[in-house]
Amino acid sequence: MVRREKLAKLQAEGRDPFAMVTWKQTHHSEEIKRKFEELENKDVSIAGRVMSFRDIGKAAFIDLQDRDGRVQVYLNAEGLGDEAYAHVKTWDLGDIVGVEGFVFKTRRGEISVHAKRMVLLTKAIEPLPEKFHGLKDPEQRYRRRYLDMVMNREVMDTFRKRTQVIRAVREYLDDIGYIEVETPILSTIASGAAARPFVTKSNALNLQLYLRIATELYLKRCIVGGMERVYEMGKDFRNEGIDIRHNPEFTMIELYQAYADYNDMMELCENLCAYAATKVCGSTKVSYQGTEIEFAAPWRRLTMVDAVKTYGGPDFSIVQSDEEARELARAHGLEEELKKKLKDCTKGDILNAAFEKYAEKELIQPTFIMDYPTDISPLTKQKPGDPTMTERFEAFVYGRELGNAYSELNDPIVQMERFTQQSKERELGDDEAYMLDEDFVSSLEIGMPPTGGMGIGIDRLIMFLTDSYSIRDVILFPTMKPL
RNA sequence: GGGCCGUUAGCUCAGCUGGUAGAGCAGCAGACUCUUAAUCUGCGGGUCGCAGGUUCGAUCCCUGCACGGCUCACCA
Repeated sequence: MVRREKLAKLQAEGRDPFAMVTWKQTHHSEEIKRKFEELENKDVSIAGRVMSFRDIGKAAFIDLQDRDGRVQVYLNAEGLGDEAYAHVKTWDLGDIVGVEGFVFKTRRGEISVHAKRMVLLTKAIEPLPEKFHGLKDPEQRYRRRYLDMVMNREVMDTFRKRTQVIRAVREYLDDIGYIEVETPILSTIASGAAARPFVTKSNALNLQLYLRIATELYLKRCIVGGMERVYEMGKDFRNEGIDIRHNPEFTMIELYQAYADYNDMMELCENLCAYAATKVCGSTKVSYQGTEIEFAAPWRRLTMVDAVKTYGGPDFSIVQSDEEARELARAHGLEEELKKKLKDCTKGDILNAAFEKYAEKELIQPTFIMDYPTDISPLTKQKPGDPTMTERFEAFVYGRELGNAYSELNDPIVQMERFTQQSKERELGDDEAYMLDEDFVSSLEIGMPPTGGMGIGIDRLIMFLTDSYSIRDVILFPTMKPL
């Protein structure tokens, strides 16, 4: 282990790099290049990681990488002194160093810093991956994200954009009077969505607790309390499969607005996404996996029934009964799409299955699919005049669900009936049926104004705005099995 | 959970019909005062993911396991 020996030698000589505490960073790499005219021949003090070292004898060039990028450092014995120059030559790729010197342009025209003083700030005792091909192994990139960030700079860009997206969303909502809150992650009831929860235990209370799968029921309590416009952006946890667009812990925003309905939520959704796209990408047009996506409002609006018909499925508008719907399911080979046995399925279940089979994949440009069956929407207000359907929409982009919203059910009696129905589903073996939250129903008894609510998968929005193929590419440390 | 694929030096990858391994970069020693995947000379570096099996002999063929990728299922 050569590097450990070098470290020991440095320590023996009283120049332990791990004893360094601060370094004055007056400039960053890209700034020096951007402001060359004003900085030429001026002194700067920079710091970063040595990414390459081109030693040509009595002079050498270093590529120094900092937060923003890289800048070349030129060093020779005249600039540093013979002893210091010889010392710097013992440093390794990956070491973190501080450089003081003046800005100049090499004969080849590269803006560089001519070193007058160099200090080893931290020793890298393990070598970096190969300088040209970098770190490619996806497993190593996810497990050792720090190495991925050092070697693959586009990763850094993605995560900086992630922050910008989150900031843009907050900015937009704060500006129109929303209040950001924090609600419990640990709870005795995991409800508000159809998903299996993670289970944990409180020692103090000797109690089984769940990690939240949604923030919905707490945020609606805030509406009951009179906040009028409220949101929470944070992690939800769902104990489900892991794939290209699902991670067990993921970032969701849920927002609720009193005196609004799902039409208002559609406008908010399209405006919010367009705002974030403009802020982060400079345009409402975004290229995703080679396809141009236009986020500008208004987005296409289509009912679920019309979507199924449009994309080659059966016409559910003329279906009167569950039995008729089951006939259609048999005729169109939808049995495989259904989660339950066909005889237990309602018209709503079958419509949803037909939508997933025929329409979902086709919804590339941002589209609101409106009016979901009541059976699969237990927290949603029914459509006036049609109790089998609700005022709910989901937003689809590139065939993927981006958000879900509805006119919130605020009738406590009906809400209780819906929970009772969910409990029956649970008894039938559906362990993703909604858990009953009695205190939430109690809050509705106090009175929740008519309210529109929406949830948007923040990771997925970030995927679209950073052209990331997998959700793991927008989560710094995705869930992995231990080795 | 099913299917397909992958796992060889620190990294990126070769390795034929089975005969216990190679390259580039990185590292080490040296040369070089404008290089930028610097160049040139020389040198060192491996539990071939793990465990079994077949075979005179396994990185290679077979089985199981682990981890990962893609995909299907599942997933507001």
